[in-house]
Amino acid sequence: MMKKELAKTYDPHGLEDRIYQNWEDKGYFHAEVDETKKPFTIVIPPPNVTGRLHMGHAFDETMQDILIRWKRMQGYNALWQPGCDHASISTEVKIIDQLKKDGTDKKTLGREKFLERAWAWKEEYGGIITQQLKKLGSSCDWQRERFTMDEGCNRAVTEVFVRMHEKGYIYKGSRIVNWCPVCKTSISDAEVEYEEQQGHLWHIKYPMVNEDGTVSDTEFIEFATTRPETMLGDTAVAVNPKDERYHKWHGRKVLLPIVNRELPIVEDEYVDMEFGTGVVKITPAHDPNDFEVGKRHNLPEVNVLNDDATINENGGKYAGMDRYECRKAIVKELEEMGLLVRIEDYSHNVGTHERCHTTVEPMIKKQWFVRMDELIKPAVKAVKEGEIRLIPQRAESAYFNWTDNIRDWCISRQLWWGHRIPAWYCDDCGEIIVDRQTPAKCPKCGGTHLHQDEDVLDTWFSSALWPFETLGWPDETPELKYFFPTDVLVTGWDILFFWVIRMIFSSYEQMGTYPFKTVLFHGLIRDEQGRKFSKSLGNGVDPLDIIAKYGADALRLTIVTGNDLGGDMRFYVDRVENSRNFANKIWNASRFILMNLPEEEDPVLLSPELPAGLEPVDHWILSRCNRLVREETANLDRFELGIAVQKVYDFLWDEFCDWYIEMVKPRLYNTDDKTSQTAALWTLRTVLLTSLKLLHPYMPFITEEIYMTLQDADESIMISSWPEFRADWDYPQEEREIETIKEAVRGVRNMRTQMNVAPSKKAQMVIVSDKEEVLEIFRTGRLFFESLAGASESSCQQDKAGIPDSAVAVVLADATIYIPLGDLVDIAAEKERLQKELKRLEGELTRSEKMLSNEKFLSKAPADKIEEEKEKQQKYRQTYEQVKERLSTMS
RNA sequence: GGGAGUAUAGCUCAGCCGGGAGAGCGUCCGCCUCACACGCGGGAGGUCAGGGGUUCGAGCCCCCUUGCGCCCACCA
Repeated sequence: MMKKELAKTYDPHGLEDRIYQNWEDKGYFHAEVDETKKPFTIVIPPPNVTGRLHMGHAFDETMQDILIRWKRMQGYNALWQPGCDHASISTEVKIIDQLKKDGTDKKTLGREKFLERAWAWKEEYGGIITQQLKKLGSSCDWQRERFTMDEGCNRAVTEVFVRMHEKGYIYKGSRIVNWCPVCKTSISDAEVEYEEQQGHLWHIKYPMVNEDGTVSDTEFIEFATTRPETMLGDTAVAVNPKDERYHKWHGRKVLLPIVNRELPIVEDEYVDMEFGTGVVKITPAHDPNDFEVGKRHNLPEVNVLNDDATINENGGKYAGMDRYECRKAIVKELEEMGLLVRIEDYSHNVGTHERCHTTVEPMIKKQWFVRMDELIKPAVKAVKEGEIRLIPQRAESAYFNWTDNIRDWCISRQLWWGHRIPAWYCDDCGEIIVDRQTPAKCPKCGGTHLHQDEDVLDTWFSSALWPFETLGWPDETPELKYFFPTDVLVTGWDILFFWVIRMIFSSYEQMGTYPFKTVLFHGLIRDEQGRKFSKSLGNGVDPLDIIAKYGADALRLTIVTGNDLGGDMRFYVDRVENSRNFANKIWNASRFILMNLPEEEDPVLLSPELPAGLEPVDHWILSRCNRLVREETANLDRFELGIAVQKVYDFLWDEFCDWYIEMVKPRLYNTDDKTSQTAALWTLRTVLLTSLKLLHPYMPFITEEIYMTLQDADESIMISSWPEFRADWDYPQEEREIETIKEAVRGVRNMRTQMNVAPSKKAQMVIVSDKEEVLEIFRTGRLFFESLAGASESSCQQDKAGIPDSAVAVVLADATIYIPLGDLVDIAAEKERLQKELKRLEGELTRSEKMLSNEKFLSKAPADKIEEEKEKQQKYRQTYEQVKERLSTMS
């Protein structure tokens, strides 16, 4: 093998792009249907086509890439299906902004020109986010990249719409919807965000109408409202049928002031008798509850608002006025009429549009809806019966809360950018035709004057089809058959209702099966103070800046480390620096190994077989590494990415670098024993390669670079095989032995610091133990023990013969290391040190004795626990006795 | 109003099945030891929010209280 060199510090610049390009060129990301392999599929939550990568994406994509790389290495035919979303409303809003800057608007431009503009915009900004995803290292199959408005997806959307319409799941109806007066479109319930707002509660009274039709000036019905301007659309007042206070007025009417409309008093259970006066004014056209009440009592619906939330012609003299100005004016007029009782400060939740935060206006509109009652049933069943697993499991309560209270989904939007609804209206007879193609004539009357519905579909209507439309549906492609259903969906909590649930029922309805087996939710990335990243706070961190400065590996490691399932994560640069330092650490460990490889190629080093000359310390690290393989895989199986990577991190830094490398140095430098040297090198190389593989899903670039350099072969780590637990690498005995030496080294180091011995000062050490096997461990590990403990030389003996009183003693359970440090030893300090140790051991012994003399513990605790405790106690006792003895000999 | 969380070192967070409190950063001490100062070695620092209970034994299980955000909800 060729001896190569690495730079002194790891520099990700340039290297990452080069490696990524190579992966792409080799086609490693591409997955073809292959019946001999098992598929593993993830579909990307499609980012907005004109969007830019933010931390949320980085979190999301990193988790997916880890899973996909891991499964690919495990031998699965791994497909990570990429693509983008047209993001109907948010893209349209951006284009409208741009038009505004150009001094024009949607209306002036017209639909056709507007769409041209939108597509141009998409072309201009469309590639950016995918380029950015590549910077992160995402191993998506770019050859299969899709777009929610590409030809295939358009067909899928039309097909689903037509089928669901045929089945009666999609209908057009006049119902109360959430209306955004700024975006001038209807929105779904999921798009309404409730915000706490300070407002007022206006207590108002309407006069009763007397039996003879005159208006009473003594009898009034009083109630409270947060929205006085809606009184223009009042068509009743309601009381609870059980409310005896109002029985006397049964059958009477009240007069709606200003408008002078006579309103019936209706009785409805919906009214809460406890609240206020127990009377509610009913405005069926502008309140969802009132709408229901209106339906139950056949009340007229009087719409008083225009689409921009100004008052319409039904508002009489208020027509044309803004809704809030009208509110003021009406309150003023009521006050002048003496009908305003009082004004109370009131804080309440107001529905706003999650895009623009405008207060939404409930309005009755003719819209397209998806009937949810039947569709939602299989989606509920899937999660209840565990066919779809939500991780973490607590997501289920949110899931069921939504499904239990689901209402029909309003899918039409008064926008232009999106999938236009495949419905046509016959101008001659009014027939509605829903079809896959533009109909030539009306099937009912034969008329040819048809016009298509102006509206487009909710963005989420097409995203709901994403897992199968991207694989070719509605065509029965081999890909669809092979890769669907997908395996894991990784996404944030925020789109559980928007997207996850809708994919589940859409897939079940169209495909007869669920779209994925597991949904892995993650939290939000927050700033160092725990705040959300937001434009208005200006606290956003651009993942690309982080990548430019520290490399994608460091960013990825930071994002995934120390994050519990589904939890939020705080992001700060110190953590990235730590990740970068870790990258540099393994870089240098690899550099060290490379430096020590022989000039000439040695087949023993490259062989997978265990070489001759392995020592217990080699067995120890192999065994530790082997254990890591098992734990790592087990944690990935549970999707505990944070825990899994932490284990590799700890292993590599602590056990491999800080212990093993230091332990084998003397053997590497001793050219006399070639066999031992080669065995050490073999172990170094093998363990490093194995752990690099375990690390690769998290830090793909650096692991690839080192792997390639170390292998001197053209085989990428990303297509290498995932390590498996091997029985022949299991050495529990050696693990214990090396632990003994580590304990000894730690003890000596500790003592040296406490005694203030200069690090460079070497000392003679005598290991005393009455156990021959213990001495043997130290004899075998003599070289590295001496090196790590700072011994000039060491010797082993069974008794204390020849050891001076002035020696310092490091007392272990079954051995004592004596260090005659000559005049450096301060006897008083040594005594004090040992007495402290004695006190600690006394404490441990008391605890242990208490436990072991407890009859209930002995009868109830599991046998291995008791055994373990007994061993511990014995160890404490031994150490205790020896420390005591040592103290007594120090006159 | 309902639901599900969370509270552990100065900071950010781990802690699987109940059995001797952990990491990173920060801090203190000593080291530029021929892979790495983006480093090495050693240390200090915690009533595991508070109270009660179950248990031989509780950071972990049960109940109550308090703090903090989160999701859902039509109380006019």
